[in-house]
Amino acid sequence: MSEVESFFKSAFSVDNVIFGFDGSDLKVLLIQRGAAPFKGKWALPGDLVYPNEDLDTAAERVLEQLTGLRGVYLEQVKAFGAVNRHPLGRVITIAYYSLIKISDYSVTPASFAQSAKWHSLGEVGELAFDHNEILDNCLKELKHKVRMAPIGFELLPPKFTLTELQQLYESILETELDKRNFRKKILSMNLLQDLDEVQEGVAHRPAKLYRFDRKRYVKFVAEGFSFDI
Amino acid sequence: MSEVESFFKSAFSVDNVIFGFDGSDLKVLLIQRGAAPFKGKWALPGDLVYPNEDLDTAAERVLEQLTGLRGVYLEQVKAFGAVNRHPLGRVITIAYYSLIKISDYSVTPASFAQSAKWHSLGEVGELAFDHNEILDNCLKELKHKVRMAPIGFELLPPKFTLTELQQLYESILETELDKRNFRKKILSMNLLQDLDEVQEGVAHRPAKLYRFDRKRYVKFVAEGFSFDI
DNA sequence: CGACTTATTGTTATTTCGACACAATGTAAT
DNA sequence: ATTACATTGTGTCGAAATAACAATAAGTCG
Repeated sequence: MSEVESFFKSAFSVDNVIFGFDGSDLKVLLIQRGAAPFKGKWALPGDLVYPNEDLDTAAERVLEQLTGLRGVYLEQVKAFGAVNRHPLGRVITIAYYSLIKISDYSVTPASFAQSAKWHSLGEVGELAFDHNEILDNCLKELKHKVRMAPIGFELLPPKFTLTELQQLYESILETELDKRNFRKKILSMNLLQDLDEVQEGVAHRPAKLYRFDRKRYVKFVAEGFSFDI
Repeated sequence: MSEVESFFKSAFSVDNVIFGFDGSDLKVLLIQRGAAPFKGKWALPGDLVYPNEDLDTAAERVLEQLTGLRGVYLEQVKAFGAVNRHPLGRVITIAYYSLIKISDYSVTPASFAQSAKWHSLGEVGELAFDHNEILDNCLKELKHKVRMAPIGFELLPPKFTLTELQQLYESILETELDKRNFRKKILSMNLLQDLDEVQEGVAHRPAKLYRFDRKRYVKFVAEGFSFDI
């Protein structure tokens, strides 16, 4: 049995759906595979898990190698383990998704030879392996989670306007929201800190800037408050 | 490298949290381990995944070998992959939970030497491996899911009373519900079929029996209805 | 200064939610 | 037959959340 055959007899990997938001579209970061199988195809960034590495650690490593970012929001979704999902052998993969600020992402990661590119969700074609299925599952999970926990802020810069926040939610949920009702609801949660600053360089009335108050959120949760949009 | 060492170099398993309901308590089916490691300790039923076996299939197999049941509700929760979670080597496990009717469960499964026993959730002590953590995660997922989808019926016999249904929800959610409000809400969904039968053999006014109408539920979902308690 | 663009704000009708108590229907015992 | 007992089954009302809806304010640009 060759080295490769032996390794692939039973292996596990992590795959990471990295979401970003460019102000109007929800995007996902994909890499173009440089080697077989599926050479040339777009795929989710992922890697085999090292023998002495926790699953979560492996997911963080993949993310950091590709984006240079550490400490960002990252969550496991589920495992995919169909027998024939990997053409070279039995590999189950654990899917994660993470939320990053596109502005923090450096375009030229040194450690990956593959080209990486942001794709709008509508423009994602056929991916390698079962990655379309993984992406669908992660997106579904994101849609759900973003309504139950204040994770949307992970996709925005530290200072943002209410309109930007609303556009983010509209992109993720793929629905239109009423402006007045949205603002009422968000502001009534008392999770946003009014920075007494306004946008600059816009050709119209500048909007006020807010910041998500994480400390206050933690305190509210301890008191029984639950986020719900 | 011995056979065992080689196998455990990298393996994956499934573990199954099997929930049941005895009319007043939510229970979980545990086995007592007959071999090292953790010999004698209570544990979740689980097994290594065969090389040519899908994850879901493996979970179904574990469930059937222990209970004799097929085609019951079963759902993956997540993977657990801490490096040292298994003392003999690197084994990640995929956790599932399933819902069965205790009355369908045959007490003496042939294929498992270990003794299996229903445990009330309050009486679960320290389990083998990281199984307490897995159980906690599955229970949390069940609590969440049972409010979003009509899966509670999987734990009840085909014919049940509204009081039984309410007690089930109270057990799972660990909270008391108002009788009138609960009945109003459940009945307004039009998912229960009034069987025009009543309980027999009870020493008081017998309650009407209902059945969950799965076909109607599927139809309603197609029309945009969403279950919510 | 006028045209333009986006930000900001409040009211009302409708629906949902939560609290709450008593009469009806059966069995069991005398 | 009557009574005690246990559990089922039902309606209202106030509070709170939700959804629909449009006009004015604050900037920039030419």
